[in-house]
Amino acid sequence: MPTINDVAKAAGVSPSTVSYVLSGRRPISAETRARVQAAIAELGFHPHAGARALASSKTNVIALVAPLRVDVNVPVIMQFATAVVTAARSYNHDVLLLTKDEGTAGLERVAHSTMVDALILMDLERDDLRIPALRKLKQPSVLIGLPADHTGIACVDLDFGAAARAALAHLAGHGHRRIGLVGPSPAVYKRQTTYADRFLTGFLEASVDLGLQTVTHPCEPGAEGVRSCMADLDAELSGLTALVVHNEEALRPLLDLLHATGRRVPEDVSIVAICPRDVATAMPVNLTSIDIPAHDVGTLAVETVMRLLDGRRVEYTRLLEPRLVERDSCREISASHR
Amino acid sequence: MPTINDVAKAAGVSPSTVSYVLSGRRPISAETRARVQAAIAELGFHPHAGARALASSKTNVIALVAPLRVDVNVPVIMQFATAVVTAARSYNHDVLLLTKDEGTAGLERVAHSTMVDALILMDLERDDLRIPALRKLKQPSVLIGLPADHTGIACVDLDFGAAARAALAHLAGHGHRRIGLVGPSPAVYKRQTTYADRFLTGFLEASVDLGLQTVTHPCEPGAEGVRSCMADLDAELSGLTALVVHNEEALRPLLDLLHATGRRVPEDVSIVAICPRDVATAMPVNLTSIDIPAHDVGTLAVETVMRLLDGRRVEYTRLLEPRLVERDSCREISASHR
DNA sequence: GCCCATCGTCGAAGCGCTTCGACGAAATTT
DNA sequence: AAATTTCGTCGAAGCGCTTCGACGATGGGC
Repeated sequence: MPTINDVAKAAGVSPSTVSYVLSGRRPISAETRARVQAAIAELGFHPHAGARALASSKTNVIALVAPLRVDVNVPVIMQFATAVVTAARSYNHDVLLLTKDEGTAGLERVAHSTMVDALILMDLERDDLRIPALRKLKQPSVLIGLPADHTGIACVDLDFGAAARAALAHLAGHGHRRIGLVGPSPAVYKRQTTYADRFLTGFLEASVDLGLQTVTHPCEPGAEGVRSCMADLDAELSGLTALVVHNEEALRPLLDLLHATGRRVPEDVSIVAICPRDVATAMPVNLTSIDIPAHDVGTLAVETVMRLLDGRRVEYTRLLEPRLVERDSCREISASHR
Repeated sequence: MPTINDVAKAAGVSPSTVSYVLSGRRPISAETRARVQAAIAELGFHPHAGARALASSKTNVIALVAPLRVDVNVPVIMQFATAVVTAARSYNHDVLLLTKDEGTAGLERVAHSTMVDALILMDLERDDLRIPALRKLKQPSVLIGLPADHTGIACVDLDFGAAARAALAHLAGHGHRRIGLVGPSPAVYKRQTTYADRFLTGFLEASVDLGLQTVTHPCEPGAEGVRSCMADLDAELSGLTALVVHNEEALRPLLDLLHATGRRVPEDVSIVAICPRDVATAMPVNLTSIDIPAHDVGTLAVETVMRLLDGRRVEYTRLLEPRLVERDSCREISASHR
């Protein structure tokens, strides 16, 4: 492995000059630069990351703390991770992958030992124990999610409250008045994963504002969970004409169930789903949906990290506006049902 | 951030002594050790990763190159990643996440700049361009998969050939003689992802050995893909009594299709699936399946890396034996069908 | 009782890079 | 024409750690 000294010798300059060619922090004449770059290319020189980190106190690595349990939302999480890695690379950074189950210790380890310049965390809970730990680090962090006390920490997420309101507004605009919410699994609520709460709150507020009759229920995974969720919804409010489904995994069994029980979508029941676009379009009925913009959120998180590292100002809470895409699962309610 | 010098002063010893306490590479008296450890704890000292890497030429980081495209097998990939990260942590290593689409450049970057001690690659293609690049690196690497020319590189994977044989043997043992293979999507074959080939080869060999009549077909994603795949299989070989499904995504639509066309599982058609356990058990019929042991494979990959780093011997090709778990989707063929 | 190995510790060198101050030369200002 | 600034480069210090050789103090073997 050639070092910067080897390059310097080959180019007939001092090591510091090579460094300045690399970093561009001081003016270097065009010919010197050319000679240095030629030497770099010829020797195949790559600066030693550790040495660089030691000398500059910058690692060009960011930590991504992801919930790597094999959980409900695996594909969505993957989309976030992909977006983060891709965006980080576009800023010449790499990504160190941490699991959530190391808890607070993982963060502290990588931060204190200066392995990373910044952290991005996913899957935040309402009173996430990692938040106070984060505040003590010298590295900045960005959250994908919106825990209770996030003052002073940058947060990025879809505006799930607005998403719920948009879903209801869309259905109300089609004349629906009796609407059920198929929520995430009880486990998600129990963990107080913040998006579930925010969605539910927005849903309840909007149903009051719009004068709707609504019922909400979490939904256990699997066909059986869907069956009992639907049973509960129907029991609590008869004559449902529309469903909002905030549970990716439930979509498929739900459509199966509706089909099996002779309720046609959208003729008898309209549906708005909150899920990634590709899930919405992979169903037997193309679902009108509000996308979970994992790519945008992940990219934005990285951009925010970079601003923070540059010492630029950031908006501490960025909630992305939901976009509802109309497909084939909603229909103007027929007069008979009004 | 306290340094090793601060610790040394606080404990009244030299920095090298602190280092030896940390590494255990030289004997240190119990009392000195205790004093040093107390100082470390009190100051909250964490060795600077860059400095350490520079001095020791070890980073305690391994690269994981994962196909982060949002692909068919997302949950499986996630399981691999989880296993790798967890196992790496148990050896006190961290994981740097690279995407496959950086191609060969990503590997070279992290290797040449000494960011990682070793690499683990997933989703290998038959003539993967990264293999020759890997050979030039000073860091060892372990592949999850089995490309064509892997001499001198450690490979770990499920023995897909044996899995195919096991599936057919199981069905043959139940009296089935006319069996179809629902394969991965054509895209997977086109990429020459090695497990698809190995499975297919094993399947064809076993069907000869067992004297079976078989047909095979790739299967496009979605209900439509499944429909046309089944149509092709039925057209090419009438009287199919069993299916081997090596396509996780197809399982659900396939069961729907069979149900819709009045072919009962397992009464009319038996099924063996190759998929993660939780997928097999999440279907309307609990499927007899051969597990994709992502956890074991990931863990083994990390163990192999560690052996390599220690300079210990490794087996260069480790193909895990498939385990077929009987559930409810296979049945002894009825006399009328024989 | 002497020699040699082992134990426990220290000091110093060095890993490969960045960055600061310095300095001659060239360009600009006065 | 002198004074000042800017440009382009160099040398050296230092980032925080590991590791090697050295060295006094013990302890065993004979």
